[in-house]
Amino acid sequence: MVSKKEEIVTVARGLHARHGDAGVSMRNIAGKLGVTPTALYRHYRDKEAVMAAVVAEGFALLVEYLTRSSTPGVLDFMQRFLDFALDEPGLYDIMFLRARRDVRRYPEDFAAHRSPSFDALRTAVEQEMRDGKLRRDNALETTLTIWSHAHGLISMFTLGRFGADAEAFRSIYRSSVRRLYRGVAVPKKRSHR
Amino acid sequence: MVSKKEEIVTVARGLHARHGDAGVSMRNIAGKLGVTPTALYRHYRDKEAVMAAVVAEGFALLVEYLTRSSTPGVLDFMQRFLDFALDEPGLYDIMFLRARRDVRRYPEDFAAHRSPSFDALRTAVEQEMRDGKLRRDNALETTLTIWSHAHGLISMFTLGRFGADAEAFRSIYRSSVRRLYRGVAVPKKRSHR
DNA sequence: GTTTGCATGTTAACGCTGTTAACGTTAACG
DNA sequence: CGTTAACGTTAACAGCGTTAACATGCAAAC
Repeated sequence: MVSKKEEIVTVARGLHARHGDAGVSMRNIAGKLGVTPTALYRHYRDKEAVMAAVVAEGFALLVEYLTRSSTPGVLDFMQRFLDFALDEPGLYDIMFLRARRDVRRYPEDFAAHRSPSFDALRTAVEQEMRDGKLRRDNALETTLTIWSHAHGLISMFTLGRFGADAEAFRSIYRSSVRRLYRGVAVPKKRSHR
Repeated sequence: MVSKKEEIVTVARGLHARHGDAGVSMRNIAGKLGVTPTALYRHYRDKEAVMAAVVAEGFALLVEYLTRSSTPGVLDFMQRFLDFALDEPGLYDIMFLRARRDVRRYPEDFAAHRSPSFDALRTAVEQEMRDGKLRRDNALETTLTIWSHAHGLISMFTLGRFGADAEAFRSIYRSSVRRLYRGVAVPKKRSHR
């Protein structure tokens, strides 16, 4: 037996999954639940509170995606992150493309490990720095750079800037990540060592 | 003497500049013009058409920003792009953070030089590849990588993920761009040459 | 066993949104 | 002088989030 609150976010998630867009209203949710819109306000303060609950579920799912890898390398995480975005465009939209009142802020919240998803990537980054795969650098900032690049591409895709061909986009994404790895500049001669 | 159509987009831009957000309605625009909302429909098919006109003005302004540099290097363009985003968060929002019906699509439209702003950056990229500053690589894709990274960061900022301190963000942005330049991976030994 | 109280719902309404249909006014032109 | 186009109006509809006031049923308390 699930609580009413959970039922509401489940329905809200479902509606979002469909027409990804903002086309999910209190009246929609209530309708699907066979209830009048105002009943929802017994359980959530306002619409944004419902969305916050959906976002929380979204992040839980994202973490599940990210930790699904047996080999949790950074490149693997990038792949899983893309999988999540393509599987759940509606969720991605409200999680990363809309202003909310409870967003985690860089750097405080991320430095303090208040974002499990960011932390998963960051841990992998730190590991690969130790392993000599990634340059030794500020791990927090490096994670941000990697995440931003991925988010930039993905958000452009979900806004329709790459057409609808997800496979084509996957390939663009992969090669762009590789480019970030290697850098766009011509490497300077290494002085010594 | 400006046309009614121009007056409308000017007012719409102004409203957007204020509370950046979606808080610009047909009724707002009409009110500022001293006219009833329905009058706007003489000049534009619907709200999205008004927005499209605002977006067009936005891109013109962006190109102006980008070409304001005396030394149109890639790093310079990144700087100007950030300036534009910080000066015009409302414009940035509707230009890059919302789905529209007339978006340029990658790669077709960009390969065909239908985006003056993208092209400005791309030209700089090509130049720096010739100058031996950037790696010789696919210029279109490289430009996309660079743009995506910048857009990812900026969109996070405009959605409040970095607090409100623009100066702090500027510094994060700059160092992240540098990281993209140099690459995050440990460079492989160059085989010869 | 009645009563109290809480959880949960409803109806009616307010003010906001984009948008339409139908109707009016004004100026220009042949 | 009559026609036409440009421009604007009023009234209305359907949708939105949200509030206030009112109902109901069930569980615990006296």
